[in-house]
Amino acid sequence: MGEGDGADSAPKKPQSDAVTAGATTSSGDVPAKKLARQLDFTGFGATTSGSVALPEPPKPQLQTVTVPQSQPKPQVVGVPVPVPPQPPVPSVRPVKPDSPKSRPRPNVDGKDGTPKKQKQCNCKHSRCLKLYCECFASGIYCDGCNCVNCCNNVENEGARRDAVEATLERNPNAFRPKIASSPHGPRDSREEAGELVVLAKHNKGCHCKKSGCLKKYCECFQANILCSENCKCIDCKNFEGSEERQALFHGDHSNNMAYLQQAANAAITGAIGSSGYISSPPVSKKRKGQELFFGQTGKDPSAHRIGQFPQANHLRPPAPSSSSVPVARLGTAGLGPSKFTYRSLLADIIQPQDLKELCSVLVVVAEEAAKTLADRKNAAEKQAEYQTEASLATTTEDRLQSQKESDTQKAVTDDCSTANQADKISPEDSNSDGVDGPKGRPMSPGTLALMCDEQDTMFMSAASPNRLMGDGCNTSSQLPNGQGMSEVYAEQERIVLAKFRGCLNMLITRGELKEAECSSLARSEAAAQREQVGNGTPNPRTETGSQQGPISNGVAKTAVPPTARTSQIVTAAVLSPSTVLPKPPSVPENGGNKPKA
DNA sequence: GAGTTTGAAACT
DNA sequence: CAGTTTCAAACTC
Repeated sequence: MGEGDGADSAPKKPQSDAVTAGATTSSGDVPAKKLARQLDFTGFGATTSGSVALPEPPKPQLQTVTVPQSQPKPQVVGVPVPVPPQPPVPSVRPVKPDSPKSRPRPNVDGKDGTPKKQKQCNCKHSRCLKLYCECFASGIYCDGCNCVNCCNNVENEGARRDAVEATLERNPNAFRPKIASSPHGPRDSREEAGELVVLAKHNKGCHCKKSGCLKKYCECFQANILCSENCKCIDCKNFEGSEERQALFHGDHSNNMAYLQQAANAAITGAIGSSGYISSPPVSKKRKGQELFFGQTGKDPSAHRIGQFPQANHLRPPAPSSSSVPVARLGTAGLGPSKFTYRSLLADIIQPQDLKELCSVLVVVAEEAAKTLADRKNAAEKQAEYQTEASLATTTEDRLQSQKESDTQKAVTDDCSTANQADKISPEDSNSDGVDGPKGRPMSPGTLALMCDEQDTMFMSAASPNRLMGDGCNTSSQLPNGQGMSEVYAEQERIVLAKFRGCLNMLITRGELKEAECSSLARSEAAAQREQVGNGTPNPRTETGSQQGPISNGVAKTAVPPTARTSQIVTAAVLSPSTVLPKPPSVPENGGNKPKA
């Protein structure tokens, strides 16, 4: 590798020139795609081809600095728009946010924690016009870098443009984020340090051979994501359940880079558990990939760490993501690298039936509120009218009644939109058919919406296509004059929301508790594990499930209770927000979602 | 800080 | 498309 390079001189560097030159050449006919191609990284993973994304020249105003979320990790949808010598954008880089490459060092640089400026490349031969250059790859101009002969700047816009085109020609997605993020993507550096980021996936996948995908050489690892079926790495250890990986992340050492690195090295060389690593010394060195074919399962202790197969092999387990993956790690085959999902701490706490129950409770509350208020109001009106004309009083009442009814319908209509918030509980759309509430009873839109949800939940399975457009939200009904009830609705909503809030608070509390439990458990387990390793104790992992870490998806398996309890919680919460949390039962649990071996 | 290793990008 | 070379970052000493 580094040999002939002579990294120094510029003997051969046809390429750099090629870039420009080539570009020129190609540009000869570039008419079509002028440089004006816009980068539309927006779609993030989704849109892959379509418009070619091309780092547009520095249009100052153009930079799409994405969402200044406070999160350190730019979730961007960046745009390789060459941002002119840009002042380091605080936390969000305009581009290729996820490019593993660009990410890590840039700003945060854990080293001293000092927020660092963007990032500075050190290119010498590429003139910063190739993807080798992080700046270029990120779509930004070099600014304050240590590069030599840099052309990635305003002064050389022309060359740069050509280079961009050339690059795009080779790979239209060159400037797109490499990591397909997900809603659960990385969120903050802390999580990054730990492990959590799991859902994201490298679009192209890595091709690591020696790093075990546990070093920053690996784009996946660098991006803090697990290797996926897109990867073609060999001897991958960056998958869920990987002890090596866990060793890297867990433990109080999470913050200690040195420790992490050490752990990584150990893992790579086989020092850390894992199958038969021990047997074959540094097997590595030689292993040219082929050696590791899994022959496996076998018992051949001498078999070289088969632990991991080339990704290609673990091409995913048919098994759905993670969940019950029993981790017999040997079979990564069955496990697949990654593909597991992050589970919310509340995952086990909230059950479908709980939602149902919650909805029911809220509906009841709403009904009662409505009834009370309505009665009150009616009474008042009646009284007023009574004095004037007794006979009319009755009519009024009827009228009111019918009014309510019509309002009810209307409610369903206009509220669905607003009431969507209520959906939060159940992501599904609200309503199912026939939802309209009990006739004759005044119900606020919110209530109706709740009921819709309830039904949804209850009859989810029976869902019919109609549902989506179903009457529920549909604008089919009209509202004559809903005036009368508006106050009632308001009051009703207020009450319901208050109750609901109480419930949410309860859940939050629960979540926090669980989190605490999980983390402490994870910590202790990690410590124990470490200790074991340190003692030279036989590898825990040697076999099958035993190794199952206490953690799965970041959720430790504890004696948490989930299930059933929730109902009580929910109900209690709704009924009396101030209620104390029921004590978590010590139910067996499936919390970690990983079966215990 | 120099030298080595690594894997992506570029090239053939 | 596979193999090789080039490159710059990551890593080690």
